[in-house]
Amino acid sequence: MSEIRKIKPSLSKGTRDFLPREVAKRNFIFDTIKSVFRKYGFEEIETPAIEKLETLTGKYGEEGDKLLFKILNSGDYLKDVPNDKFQNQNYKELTNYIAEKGLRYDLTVPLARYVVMNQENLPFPFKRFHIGPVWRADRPQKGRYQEFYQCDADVIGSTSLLNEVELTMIYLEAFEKLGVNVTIRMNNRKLIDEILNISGIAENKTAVITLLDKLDKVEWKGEKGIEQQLIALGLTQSKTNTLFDCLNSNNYLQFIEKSVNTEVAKEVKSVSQFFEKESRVLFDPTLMRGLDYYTGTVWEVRANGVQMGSIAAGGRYDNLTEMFGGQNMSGVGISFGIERIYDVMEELNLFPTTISQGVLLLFVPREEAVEAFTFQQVQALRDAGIGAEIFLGNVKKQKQFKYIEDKDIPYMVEIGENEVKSAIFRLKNAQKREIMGEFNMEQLIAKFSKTQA
RNA sequence: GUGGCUGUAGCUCAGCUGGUUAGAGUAGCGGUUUGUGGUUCCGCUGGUCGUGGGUUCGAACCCCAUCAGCCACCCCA
Repeated sequence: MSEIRKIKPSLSKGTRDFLPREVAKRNFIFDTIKSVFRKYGFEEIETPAIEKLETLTGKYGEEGDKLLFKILNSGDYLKDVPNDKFQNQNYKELTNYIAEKGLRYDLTVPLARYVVMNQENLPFPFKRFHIGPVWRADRPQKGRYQEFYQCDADVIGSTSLLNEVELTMIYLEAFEKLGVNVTIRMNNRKLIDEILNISGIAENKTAVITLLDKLDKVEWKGEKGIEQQLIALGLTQSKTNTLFDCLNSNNYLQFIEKSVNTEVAKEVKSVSQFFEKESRVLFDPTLMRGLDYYTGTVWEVRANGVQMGSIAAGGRYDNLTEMFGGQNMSGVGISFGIERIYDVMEELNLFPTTISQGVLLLFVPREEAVEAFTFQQVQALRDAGIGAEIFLGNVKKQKQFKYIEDKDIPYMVEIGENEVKSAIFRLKNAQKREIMGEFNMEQLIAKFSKTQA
């Protein structure tokens, strides 16, 4: 260290520190979702945060490329740049010379790379889940960060639509376990294409879909506003009428069977039949997610009772592994929006009151003379597999109780001279502020062995 | 990337049309008191008013830039 300057500590834009309490809550969400993934046969993988830029660029469209974090080459990163590249001042071209690595933008493109590279060693269909941070140079907003976690489960190499059913079940089960009341909307990209065909719309398809995607946005003034935009785009009134008739048909599924190409109808029906009596799963023709990416089923999950966008989403994509020269394998996957799920659970007060962090008891020595004895008691509990801690801080009662509350420790035992003599301990429920009774060590171990298990 | 709002103690906020030494609550630290105790009271610490420039005799306050947060758009695998 050549020079030590005092710098005001601050974080890079769109990143956060997490307090122990927050990490515990986040882990509660992760662990809950993981347990469901595992139950359905998904295995966890990891990939590097850093990928070669060539792996990442061009996969996310032009917008996505702009949001990629690029890593400057090490050493003299200017030495191989031809002079004319400076003069042109074309930043995209210059990037090729000064950066060859980047931070991953999502977990799906790395998955495609992973599958192509490791296919000889993977079981197929490959069912994996992956939880980890990804980075986007987006402008931050509430619930939108530059570093955030994704939590994905995907099936690669199976076209069976039972995968769709399974993944929907995972959504239902995971959100049920988390206590979040959700509505899952599903649609199929092929259906959108069919509806456009029926309406006689052959041109500007993406533009039309993009507009339809904004149906629920206030700024676009709903159906009326969108209709005007569509006509401005060159559509005839009769075409837009047919289009909205399709989208608004009372019995959507019945409509599919009657009007749409039987192949597509069969496909949708084969999934929807499993959820006929499930009110949390809706088929919604206006769901238009992942325009130039998804090729079949799409999901979008919203939490009921809160003002918040989608908290989870997914879909089927047919062409991803092709980009890495692998044989084409269909993939289908779902993703949980952890940051938003956290916010929803916080807002609705859905986290368990005490999220166990392992320690059940806090032993507080009343004076230095009894610390060694206290430590022995704590150690005896630990030897029995029970999480316990000795408090070695400020002797003020206030500080002790603050500590126990901050760390959500459920029980406390205070050790004084009396306890050293008698080896009988008064157990106190720290939350309820009640004395639970007196126990010797053997009884304490018996009591908490059960609780812990 | 475009447009807008905001930034004062760790946190929540006062601070008058520009006026001298920037306040409170809470948290932190120390003490006091209280029946094995989470109470009471007292004191102390803590601020380059986001940062840098400008206008002015004088700036937390006005102007410009910049950083960060938030909101809308774009986008969101």
